[in-house]
Amino acid sequence: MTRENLRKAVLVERLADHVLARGLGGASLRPLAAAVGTSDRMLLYYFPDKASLIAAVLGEIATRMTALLAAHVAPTPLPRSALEARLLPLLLDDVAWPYMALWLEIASLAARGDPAFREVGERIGRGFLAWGAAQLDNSEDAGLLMMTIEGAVLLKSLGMEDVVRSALASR
Amino acid sequence: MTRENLRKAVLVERLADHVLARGLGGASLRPLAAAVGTSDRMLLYYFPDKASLIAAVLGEIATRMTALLAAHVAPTPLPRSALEARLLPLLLDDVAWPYMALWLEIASLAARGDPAFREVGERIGRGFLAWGAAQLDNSEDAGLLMMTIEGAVLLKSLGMEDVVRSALASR
DNA sequence: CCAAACTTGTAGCAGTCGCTACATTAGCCT
DNA sequence: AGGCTAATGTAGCGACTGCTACAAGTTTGG
Repeated sequence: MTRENLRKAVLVERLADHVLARGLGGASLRPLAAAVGTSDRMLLYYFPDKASLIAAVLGEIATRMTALLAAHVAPTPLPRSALEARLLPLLLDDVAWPYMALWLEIASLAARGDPAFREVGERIGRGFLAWGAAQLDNSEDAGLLMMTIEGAVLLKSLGMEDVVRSALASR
Repeated sequence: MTRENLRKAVLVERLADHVLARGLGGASLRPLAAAVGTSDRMLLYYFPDKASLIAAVLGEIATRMTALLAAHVAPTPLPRSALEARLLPLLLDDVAWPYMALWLEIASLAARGDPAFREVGERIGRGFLAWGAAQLDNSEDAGLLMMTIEGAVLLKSLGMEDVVRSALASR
C-alpha cells in the first residue's frame, strides 16, 4: 500500500523533471521510461494509461510551481507595477522558464480543444490569479497583471524578450 | 512553370485552411493530403519535404492574417487603450481565433527550442509590433499593447475569457 | 506520331506510438 | 520450505510517422 504509493511518488518526481526538461511533446512512454530508468511496461503498471500518468505529473509540477511562488510572496500588498517588476524577472529567468514553456504547451493544447489540458490549465490559471489578487493592493488588478505576464512569456518564447524589457522601461 | 506554381498555390491555400482548422499537431502528411483531395505522395512531389510544406503554409497564413489586420487599420493613430479595445474583440472572435490558436502553437514549439518555428514566430511577431506602432499615437506603447493582447489570447485558450473582460472593464 | 517530360499510383521501409498477453522472477507470510 | 502475490522482462500488435523506389499513366513539343 504505502510502499507502492511511495515508489509511485518517486516515479512521478522523476517524470516531472523530464517533462519540465523536454515538454509534453517529448513525453512518449518509452523515452519517459528511459529517462527515469525503467520501462514503458512499468509505467503502465503503475498508471492505468498515459493520460493518468500525465495528469499525475502535471499535478506534481503545479505543486512545485506553487511552492516557487509561495517563496516569493511580498511581505505587504503591492501596486500592480511593483508586483510586475518583481515577478517578471523571476518568471522569465532560467529557473522558472521550464514551467513557463510547459505552460505555453498546455495553453496551446487547450486552444486546440483538448478538454483535459483545458481543465488543468484553467485550474492552474485561476490559482495564479487568486495568488496575484492576494499580493496586490488592488485585487481587481490581478487580471491585468496576469495578462501582462502571460504576454511577456509568449514574447520571450519567440526571442522577443527585448520588447518586454523596453515596454516595461517605457511604462 | 507558371502552371506548376499555380497549382502549388492552390494546394497551399487548401492546406492553410486545414492547418488553421486542425493545427500543426494534426498536420501529418496523410491527413493533410486527404483533406485537400490528394495523396501524401503528391505533397512530397510539390515540396521537397514536410518542413518546406509547412513553411509555405505558414507563409500563406501570415499573409491572410496581415490582410485581416490591414482591413482594420484605424483612420487616425489611437491611444493604446482605444486600440486595445478595438483589437481584442477582433482577435478573440471566432473569425480570428484559428489564427490565434495556431499562434499559440507556434509559440509553444518555439519555446521548446525549434529553430524554424522560433524564426517564423519572431518574424510575424515583429511584423505585428510594427503594425501596432503605426496605429498608436505613442509608438512606444506597441510593446505593452502586444503583451496585453498575447496575454488575453493565452487566457482565452484556457477558458478564462471572463478574466480578460473584467480586467479591461476595471482599467 | 512518337518520344521526352511531367504527373500520379502502388507498395513498402524503418521508425515510433500506446498498449497488452504471456511468462518469469523476486519477495513476503505461514 | 512452499506457496501466494507483487514486480518485471520479452515480444508483439495494429496504427501511424516521414519518406522513397519503381512503375505506370498523361500531357506536351518537335
